Order: sequence, then structure tokens, then C-alpha cells
Amino acid sequence: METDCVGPRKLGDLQLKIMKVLWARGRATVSEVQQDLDGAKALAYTTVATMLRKMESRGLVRHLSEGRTFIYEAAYEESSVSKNMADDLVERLFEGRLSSLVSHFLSTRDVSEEELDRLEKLVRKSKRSKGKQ
Amino acid sequence: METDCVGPRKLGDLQLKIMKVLWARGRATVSEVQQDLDGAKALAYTTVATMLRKMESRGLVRHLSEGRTFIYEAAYEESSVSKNMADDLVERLFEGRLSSLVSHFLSTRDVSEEELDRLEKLVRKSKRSKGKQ
DNA sequence: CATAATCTACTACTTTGGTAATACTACCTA
DNA sequence: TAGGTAGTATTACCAAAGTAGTAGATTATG
Repeated sequence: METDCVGPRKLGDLQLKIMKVLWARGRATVSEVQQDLDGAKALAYTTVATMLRKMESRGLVRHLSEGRTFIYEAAYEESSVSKNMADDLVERLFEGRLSSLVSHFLSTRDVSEEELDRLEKLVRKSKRSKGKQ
Repeated sequence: METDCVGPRKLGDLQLKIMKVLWARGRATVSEVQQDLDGAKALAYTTVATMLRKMESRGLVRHLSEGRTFIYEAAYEESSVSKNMADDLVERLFEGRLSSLVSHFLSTRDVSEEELDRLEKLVRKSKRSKGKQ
């Protein structure tokens, strides 16, 4: 599991959903992706196939053949993509300040108490591990 | 300054930069935007003008004429756009869980101690105000 | 007045994402 | 073996973002 940095900073809606399916399943055929994908409006089989091919040419996924069937898998880890996309946004929007993002969230959304607890714990833990470093 | 909710959930790079210029200046002509915009590679005047026209047709900005010159201004507040974009990402990436986002950041980036302090204060404050509600 | 500078309007082109129909091929089954 | 089924390949469209040239009008200036 290499550090395999880099990776995409932006993914379209469909592309991200497809990646999620692949991350969840490890590897999947076109029809498996298609099935896992549908929520309400099912996409045509060929739509999914085409998207996968485009994504492959962009290096987001790769495939191996099993008989005449393609088995796709993600070319990047989920954490790496999430990181990049989140970084990108915080960069573009808040000049890289995580606290600006959070403050924004806290002031514009109704964050539940459990969420707040989780957050507090996270920050504390992070501070601790930072302190003794 | 109405609550003017809604607003765009996604903005391209250039569009966001233009919005930032408008937010910073309040209102601006095409050439003002063009000037404020440049960082390294300057864009053609017409590029900026075209983009502004496209953005206007999408409702992101509006203009008023002063003589034959257009004065543009943002049609949405910065906070509202930031919120939408951030919400969109957290939705797409972390199923809406702010803590997942933060945890992600804390574990993948080197967040400074000051940032951590800021964060802790933010969360505490938010918890307090929530408690007595 | 003539000409240069400044504006908007229009047109155009390239990518990328999304969506899908068609076509062709291989395989399975009655 | 004939026909449906399941796969990939090819082709096509549309919309949005980004970039910019050209045209035409207006204003300022020498």
C-alpha cells in the first residue's frame, strides 16, 4: 500500500460515485458498478461503461480482463482522493485554513451534539499526540 | 443584506477567483477584475469579459452600466457561496459528517498547534451555545 | 478631424463530464 | 444451429468552463 500521493483534485459526481463503488468492492465489472450505482435513476449500462473507459484513460481506474469481461479497480486509494479533494476546496475557499472551514460549518449549519463531541475528541487527541512529539 | 440562501454549489476556478475579486472590491469593472485577477499568467481582457457575461447569465453576478462601462457585482454573498461549496464537498465525500472531514484533515495534514487551538475554542464555543439553547 | 484607446457583442474552439444509441462480437442455450 | 444475452468499441450529443480573436461602437486626444 504505497503512499501513492498525488491523484486527482477534482472528480465529477458520477466519477466519484463510481470510485466509491470500486473502493467498496475492491474490483467490479461494469454491470456490478451499474447495479451498485443506481439510486432512483438507473444509468444505462453503456453510460457506466463509457465513463469507466474515460476514467481509465485519465488514469483513475485500471482494468484487467477475465475472459472477455473487464474487471475494474480504482487506481487511487480512497483516503488519497478524499485528501486531495478536500485540500483543493480548503485551498480555493479558505486559503488553506482548516479552522476557517470548520468555523464556517459551525456557524452555518446545525451540527449535532454528537458531532461536536466527536470533534472535540479529535482535536484533543491530535493536540496530545502533537505535544509529545 | 437578505439571507439570500441557495446559490451555486460548484464554481470553476476562474469563476471563484472572479467572485473573490468582486467580494473584495464590492463592485468592479472588467479591467479592474482583470487586474486584480492576474497572478503570473494574465488573462486576456476579453476572457474576463466573456466569463463575466457567462456568469451573469448564470445569475452569479449582475451589472449596472455607468456610461458605456459595465460595473459588476456579486449576486451572492461570500459566506453563502462558501457554505454551499463546502457543504457540497462534505456531502459528496463524507456523507455530510463534518467530523469525518476534520478527522481526515487532522490525520493527513500537519495542522499547526495554533490551528488546533483555534479549532478547540471553536468547538467549545459551539457546544456552549448549543447547551443553553 | 483623425486616430488610437476602450468597451461591449459575437463567434469560435477545446476540454471534460455526463448520457446513451449503435454496432459488432462472443457465448450460452433451447 | 439459430437466436438471445452480455460485453466491448465506436460514435454522437449536450452543457459548462475556460480562453480568446474579431467586429463594431464610442470616447478621448493630439
